[in-house]
Parts: sequence; C-alpha cells; structure tokens
Amino acid sequence: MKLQQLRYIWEVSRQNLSVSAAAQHLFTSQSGMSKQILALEEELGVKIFMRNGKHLAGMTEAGQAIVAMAGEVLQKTENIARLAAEFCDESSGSLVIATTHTQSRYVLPPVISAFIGKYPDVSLQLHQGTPLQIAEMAAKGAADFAIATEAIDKFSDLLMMPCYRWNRSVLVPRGHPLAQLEKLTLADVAAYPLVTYVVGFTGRARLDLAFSNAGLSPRVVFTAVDADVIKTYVRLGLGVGIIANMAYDPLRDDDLVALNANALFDYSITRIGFRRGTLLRAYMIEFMRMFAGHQSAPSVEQVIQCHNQSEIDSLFSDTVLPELHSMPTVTR
Amino acid sequence: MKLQQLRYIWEVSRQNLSVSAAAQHLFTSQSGMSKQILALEEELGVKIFMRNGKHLAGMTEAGQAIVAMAGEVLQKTENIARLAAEFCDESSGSLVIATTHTQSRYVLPPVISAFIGKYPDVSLQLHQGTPLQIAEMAAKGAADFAIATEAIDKFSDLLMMPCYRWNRSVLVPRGHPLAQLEKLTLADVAAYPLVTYVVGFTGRARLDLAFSNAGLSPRVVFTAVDADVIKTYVRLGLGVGIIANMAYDPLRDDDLVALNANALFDYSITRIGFRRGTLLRAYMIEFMRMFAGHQSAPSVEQVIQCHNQSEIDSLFSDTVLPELHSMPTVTR
DNA sequence: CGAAGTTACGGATGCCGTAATGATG
DNA sequence: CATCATTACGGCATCCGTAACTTCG
Repeated sequence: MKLQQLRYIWEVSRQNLSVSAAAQHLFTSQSGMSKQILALEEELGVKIFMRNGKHLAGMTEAGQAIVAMAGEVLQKTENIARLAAEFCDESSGSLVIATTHTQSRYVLPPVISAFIGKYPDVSLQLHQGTPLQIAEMAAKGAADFAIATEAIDKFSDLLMMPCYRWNRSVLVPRGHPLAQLEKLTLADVAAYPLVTYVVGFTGRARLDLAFSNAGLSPRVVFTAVDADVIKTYVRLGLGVGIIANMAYDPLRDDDLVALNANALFDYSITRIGFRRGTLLRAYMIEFMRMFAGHQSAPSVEQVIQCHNQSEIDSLFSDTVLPELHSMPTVTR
Repeated sequence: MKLQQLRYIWEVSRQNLSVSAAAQHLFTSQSGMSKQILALEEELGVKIFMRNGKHLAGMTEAGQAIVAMAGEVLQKTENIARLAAEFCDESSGSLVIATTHTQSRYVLPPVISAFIGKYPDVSLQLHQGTPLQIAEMAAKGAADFAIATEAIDKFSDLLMMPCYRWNRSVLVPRGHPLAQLEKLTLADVAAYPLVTYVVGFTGRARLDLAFSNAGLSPRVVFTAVDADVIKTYVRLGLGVGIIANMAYDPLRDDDLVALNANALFDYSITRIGFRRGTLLRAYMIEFMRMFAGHQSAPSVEQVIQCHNQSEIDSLFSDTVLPELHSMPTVTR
C-alpha cells in the first residue's frame, strides 16, 4: 500500500469515478493511475470500484469505507507536512480563505490588513464563491478556512466557530417616505418592492423567515450576491434595499439612508469553519482569533480542541457574540 | 513522503533511537533506513532526530510531534488493510490476545473454546506476560486485545471495557485450623504466612490494600504469578494461599479447601482493552462480547464507538458487573 | 577497538508515460 | 464513433543492500 495509491482512489472518487479527470487533476497519466488502483485492489484483495466492462460504474461497499479511511490518512500526512513547516519556520506559509463577497468586501479588510502586518511572510489567498462552494472547499482541503453566514453547516466535516452576529438595515434614497417614519415595521417595508441578497447568501433565509412569520410576502424585484450591486439598484430607485448593517458605509453611501432594522429581523451569525482533523498552524489560529474578535468568549484554543460541532456549540451556548454594526474602517 | 519512511521513523523511535535494531525488526538494512530517514528530514525541512556526530541522541520537538502523527497514519493504513480483509472474508483472519496466566488458565478456556467453534478460520494467538507487557503489546499494536486486572490503565492509548468482577478465596489444606472457623477475618488470615500473587499481578494491589487498611502486615512468604504454583506451595504447607475465586477448581483441588473471602477484600475488575483508533474486525467484536458476558449491560457496540476512556467509564457507571465464582468448565 | 550511523556504488525492482487495445453508450 | 479504462512496453527514477568510511564511547 502506498500513499499515492490512496491519493489516486481518493481523487477518483472525488471526480465522480473518472480516472481521466482524476489524472488531469493530479498531473499524471490515466494509465499509471489505473495500474496503481488495480495493484491496490489486488493487494487488499477487494475491488474498490465496480466496473461495467471498462467503465467505472460505482463503488463497492468496501471501497466506500476504504476511500473514507484513505481520506483520513491523506489528511494526516498533510498534517505531518504542516507540522514540519511549523517547526521549520512558523511565520511563513500560506493561508487560503474561502468566503463570500460580503465578508471579503466589508468584514475582512481590517482583519486581513492586521494579519499581513503581523505575518508578512504568509501568502494569502482569498477565494470567493457561494456558501456551498465555500464550505466544500474547506471540507475538501482546498481552503484552510470557510467564512460564511449560511449553509456552512451542511458539511459535517467542518467545525465551525461562531464569530459575530449582525443584523440588517433597510436602505432607501434620501427623502424616501420610509425615512420619514418614526418607527419602521415589517409591513411598511413589505409595501415596497425589495432589492436584497440572492437566496442562500448573507442571511437571506432569516430575512424571508421574518416576513413569512409576519404573514407578509413582499415583492422581491431584484437580488444580488453583493451589497454594492444592491446599493446601485436602490440608487436607481428600483426598490428598497435590505442589506447587512456592516455593508453600509456612512462615508461613501451618504446619498442613501440606512434605517436600522435590528428590531425586525433575527440576528444572523457568521462563522469561521475549518476541516475537522486538520492541524492548524500557529498563524491560522491567530487569524481565527483576529477574525473572531470576541476576547471574553471561549478562546480559540478551546475551540480547536473540540472534535465535534456540538462541543463547540455548547462552549458558546452562554456567549453573547459581538455585534457588527456599520462597515469597519481599515486601520494603518 | 512515503509510508515506509513513516514506518522507519516510527520503529526507530520505538527501538530507543537505534536504527540498527529497527532495521532488524523490519527485516531491512540500516543503510537503507538511514537514507530514507535523511530523505524524509530533507523533504520536511526539519530534523527529526538529534545527532551526536554519528549517534542518534534524541528526538527534536518537531520529531516527537511528527513521529506521533506518523503512528496515527500507520494505524489508519493498518485499518484500511483490516477493512479490506473484513470485506474479503469476514470469518478469517488472526486474533492476538495478550493476557496473564490467570486469565488464560482459568477464564479464557471456555470463551476461546466457543470462539474457535464459531470462527474456525481465525488463527488465534495467546501471549502471556506481565500486565505491563500486556498493555504495551496492545498499545503498540502487537496484540489486538489486552486482558488484565491491573496496570491496564497505565496506557492512555488503550480503551478498556470492564468485563467482570471477582474476589478471592483463602486456600488451605483440609483440616487446617482456618477451615474450622465459622467466620473468617483478615486478622485470622494474617496470622499465618501467606502465599499469593506477585505484586502487579491479578489484583494483588487490592489485596495489600485490605490488609494495610486493617492495620495488618501479614508475612508473605512466597509469591507467584500463577495460582497453580500457589496451590502447589499451599499443598506443601508453606502457608495459606490467597487466590482468585475462579482459580479454584472444585474437582481437581478437592484436597484443598477454598474459604470464600469476598467479605474481606474489595472486588477487582477485569477489563479487556484495545488500542484506541484501531478498527475492530467483526470477529474481534464478537470475541469481546463473548468474553464480557454481560448481556444486559452497555453493548460492545456502544463501547467501541467511544473515543476516550471516560466515555466508557460513564457508560458503565450504573452497571453491576457479573461476578466470576469458581473455575468455569469448558463446554463441548 | 567495537558499535553505530552515514556515504558510495551496483543491481533490481517498480513507477511513469506513450501507444495500442478493448469495451461502452 | 467518441470516450474511457485497461494492457503492452520501454525508459527512468528510486529503493535496496553490500561494502567502505567515519565517529563516538
């Protein structure tokens, strides 16, 4: 049994049972992979893949179990490499963060700015995608961290630490009737066409829930993944915007009025997730600490010692997460 | 990074940092190992072993962490092989049990008899040793199970399931004054020279404790690891024997009288332990079930899903373990 | 001087990749 | 007929093991 063989079957199972695709991803030949896979099956005495003539048609029961364990082995070898890198030079390495537009545009800038100030030798990559893509990247090891508000709990391979809570603002052009109201209600808002986030993004689920609980079904005329786009359409008068508080920039958006809507919607919680079982390098832990920002709450050290999500959840059961209001400004 | 390299550093660290010894155990050459270890250190960019000129003089901090993780990797590859074997032929394989004389002579025979009746194709090995050796064998993967009453909790790598409790008999020749007493006390026993187990064996600790708690310090004239030997010396009149209840065979030992001493000593608990993280094959689980014999108690399935000892302990906190009395007889 | 680890070098195994083959939809 | 996995085969890297070397106790 060789590590490459495990890598091969792991990648094949990831690529929907395509040896060709797997070979491309691993920069090798189909032939070589095929041979090694056969050799492994021979050594173990068990077929891992079911074959229809010369096409892979599925995985045997044994194969599923073997591939799952192969994944763990590969993860641990990865951990060994990280461990070595950590002892070799603890301040250099790479950090891959997968996140949504909202985070990278409105929340991460000051964090990242501080991080690269502290770790100038860590090369930083920021990947954007849908919450589902993000979670998958982290779960598969393509990213070190997933940061998102939604859908991040779809992958049981991920451990997630709650970081902060936030709520929404109703965004209207100056002089809009809603801006004159003393107290905003859901019904007031629902009377106008809405412009907000795409389903599955940035707490959209909570937003829909609030309206439906109130028996309202507002007309959503436009959705985007991205508060900047939403603002643009609010400026065009297309409708009333509902965006995350931290996406409102008092300086740049002074032509718009942000009406605090904390009373109308439940808070959403943004979490940072990492793959269960991966070894986190020191600078990664420091990044979590910088991003979380809740000093008084359970420490990051406590979190990374947890082995399943419920332990983390119970750690935070009594914690009131810090709230993110308007857009933070970049320091230094 | 290759699995063999991990195997090499793992074995070297096991063999007290001797490459030569490790090479012998792995049936290869020192030269080859040395080279591979150097290559691994080169690849990882970290020295694993500290060297004094040309002698290995210790492990670096990084090395300790790396070797520990290498052990986990190797264990998981072992699990893959087991998994495959399980799907290939679930009723054949091997089962290595490390245990003490008391277990193999007085407790295991009926269990093993039943086991080989059910799994004739499983090759069975029984290793005997001191409780410490036993625990180490299981912890290092040289044995699948450790069965013992003492010292088995010295290794944190082992998970132990309590199986049964037992107590002691005072063994005297027919006609001995102690046999005439209506009610036996510790003081009565302590008045005679004692013949019993060696320290560290078969609940000897509890035995000493009972006497010292009573303020007694009996004269132990002879100790053995082995109730058969103890009986022999009792027959010689060397002293009064104290042995485990199940070591008394009413048929063969009818020249001796076993005085039940359950009231004098605390119960000891015999446990079966296996290495944390190892995959147990179906017949191994069945063996545990057969050995444990407590049907009503937490199931073996529950136990093997536990990841640390405290979980197991809390599973059994309310359980009254079955008691082993006199020597069981082999059926069929 | 003996024991132990590292370096040198020859041999063989094994892995990889191109090309050909067989099978599938 | 196009795609894909498997087989055939040649080249090359790697790994192993014997032997010489070096260093430490």
